[in-house]
Amino acid sequence: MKEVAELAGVSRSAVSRTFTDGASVSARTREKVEKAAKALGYRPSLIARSLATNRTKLIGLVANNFQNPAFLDVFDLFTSELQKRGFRPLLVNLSGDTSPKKFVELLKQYSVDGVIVATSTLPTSFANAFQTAGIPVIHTFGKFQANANVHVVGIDNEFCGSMAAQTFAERGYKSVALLGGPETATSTQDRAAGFVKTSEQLGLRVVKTCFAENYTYQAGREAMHEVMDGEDVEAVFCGDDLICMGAMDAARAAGKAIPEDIGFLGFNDIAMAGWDAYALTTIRQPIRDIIMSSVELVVGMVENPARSPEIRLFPCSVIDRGSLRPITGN
Amino acid sequence: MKEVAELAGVSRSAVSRTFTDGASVSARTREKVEKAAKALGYRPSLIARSLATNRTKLIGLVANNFQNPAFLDVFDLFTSELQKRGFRPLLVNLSGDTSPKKFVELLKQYSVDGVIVATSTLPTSFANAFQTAGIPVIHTFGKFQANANVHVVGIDNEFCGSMAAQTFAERGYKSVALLGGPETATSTQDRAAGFVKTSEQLGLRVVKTCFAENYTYQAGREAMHEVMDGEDVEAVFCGDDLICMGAMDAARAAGKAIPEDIGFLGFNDIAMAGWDAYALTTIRQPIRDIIMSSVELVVGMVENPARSPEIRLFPCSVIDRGSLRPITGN
DNA sequence: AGGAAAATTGCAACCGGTTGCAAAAAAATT
DNA sequence: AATTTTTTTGCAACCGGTTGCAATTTTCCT
Repeated sequence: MKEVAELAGVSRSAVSRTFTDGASVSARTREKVEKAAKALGYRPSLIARSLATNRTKLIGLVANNFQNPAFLDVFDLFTSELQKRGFRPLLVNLSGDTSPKKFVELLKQYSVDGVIVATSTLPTSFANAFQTAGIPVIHTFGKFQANANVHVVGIDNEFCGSMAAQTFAERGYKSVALLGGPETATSTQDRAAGFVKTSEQLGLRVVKTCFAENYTYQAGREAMHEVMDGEDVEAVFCGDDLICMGAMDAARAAGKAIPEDIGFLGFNDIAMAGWDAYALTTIRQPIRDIIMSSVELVVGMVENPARSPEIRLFPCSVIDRGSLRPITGN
Repeated sequence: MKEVAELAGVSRSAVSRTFTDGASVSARTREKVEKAAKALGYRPSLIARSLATNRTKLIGLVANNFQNPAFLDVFDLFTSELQKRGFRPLLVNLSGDTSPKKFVELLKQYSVDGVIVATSTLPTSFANAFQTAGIPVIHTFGKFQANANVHVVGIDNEFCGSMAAQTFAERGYKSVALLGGPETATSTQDRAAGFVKTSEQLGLRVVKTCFAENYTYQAGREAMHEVMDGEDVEAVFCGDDLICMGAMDAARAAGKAIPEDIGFLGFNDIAMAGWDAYALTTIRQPIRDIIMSSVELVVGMVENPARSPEIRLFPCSVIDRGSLRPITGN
């Protein structure tokens, strides 16, 4: 930097200012500095800038579900959106270890400007910990609460559960089952609640309620055995497409035809749901919107940390493929 | 830091030294400092440290294939392995824009300690650009060359192509086709070369050679129409599982049974290859080994940048499921 | 042209650590 | 006990930028 300043015949401040937007520099000075900078191949060091400004342009993404294809979209969008805005993503892989303390410390040491906690399988206290530590945080896919003290971007899981019941009712199903994701996830609980409640209202019998151990094909497959073990069910609402596909294969392996003998309704609408071999009817969660909104929000918070906690919910919709029978005329 | 020093009754150097391992501090001083630090909730700022040491403990991961499930493993392992070693991952999403200049600048500004370029769809010059810029770089999934001047970790694509031909020959296939990934990818070219060469040697006829536009189900599906358009083929070697699954569904839609009417051999062994609906026989690329090795190598380079370029290749193996007919006695 | 207002510039302090060097203290040796 | 060797410690400079403030220059008015 000093060299650039000398070559351009100006002070270091001038150099700094040409590379800081919004700073006051005359056109002539800027030109001189830019020429000198180019000649010397100079770029300001973001590290040094961070130290001085106390801003790093780094946003942490905390996730614990690295094996679900749904997260491909998350990673893709998160990185490209941040990039577009001049920020950078710092990934934190939470698999296994979920004590907030350690990670709060970590992200604090790296002085990230903000954090997106993208998970529905962790207690809300996890995201809150960042808040308490003074780090702007968005809880994406999180549980929203009226007395929120943290930004939440996601969907109304309870309503989605209702939607599933509604979908079943429209197609004339009478006895149905729930095959949720991990039971401890708030999203699972909320969806289950909505599903059961609305099923009752619509006169559906929820014959069975099971939960897969995690969001995997294998877990879905195994849990499906439990569903099939007992009274017959006409349709199953799954907590995740991956789980659903495992369940479908378990059903097929048991000789059942889809949707003739048993129907399936998934959740998320991952790419594979559209594949011929599954043609899964599923509730689509607008992941793109959710991530874009989260990024926008976290960047907004960096600029104005005092912004009061906001809840942003996006609508889900049923994507009709072939794993449920068609809507009955009634 | 100053406060901690005062509270502990020592100099700032002493504080710095207690938090730098390998530094010379007496047990008494360390204790005093640690007590004071705890009382004040102090942690050294990594930013400031980076500025002083010129080391950031940040490793860049440059990728351009965020939609392939194979990359879930990459992200998972990359982040968790780095984490384990006290480094942090900085993701760079290359989708679309592939001019090296910009990204070299970017990573230089962030002063990453090293970069892993994980892609086979970019020219080797891309990875080299980092090298020239003085940034330690590993080209993962890259093309290896005898006169390498950059570290490469991956597989022997040409040999894998041969392996595919071998696999077809063992099962008595006579006329086969190649349905590769994007034609410009070095991995595609190498696999094609190996496949064609060994096919000839073994007396197989390569009836058709096509390339999918990108690594997606849809592209595979479309490209398969081209393969089926013309002389009959008994088996298809696909450049990627995703492409292969699309191709399989196109074949099924055309009324062909797998493996009775047509056989498929995939590449990568992604999770979905094991799903009942596809039961794909595929060549497994040991992604875990490749990533772990890349991480180890890049961290090694940070410690000793002069390390001379190394090529690390891992063996692939055929995972036999149900999309090819069984090995003939012969 | 002269003066006021606005824009630009440089100075110097600061962000929060690290580290070479020399002095001081502790340990080892004779 | 005196001397030498080793270990610990603090000083002060440095990493590479930013920024409040006052001085200077430019622009605008009358």
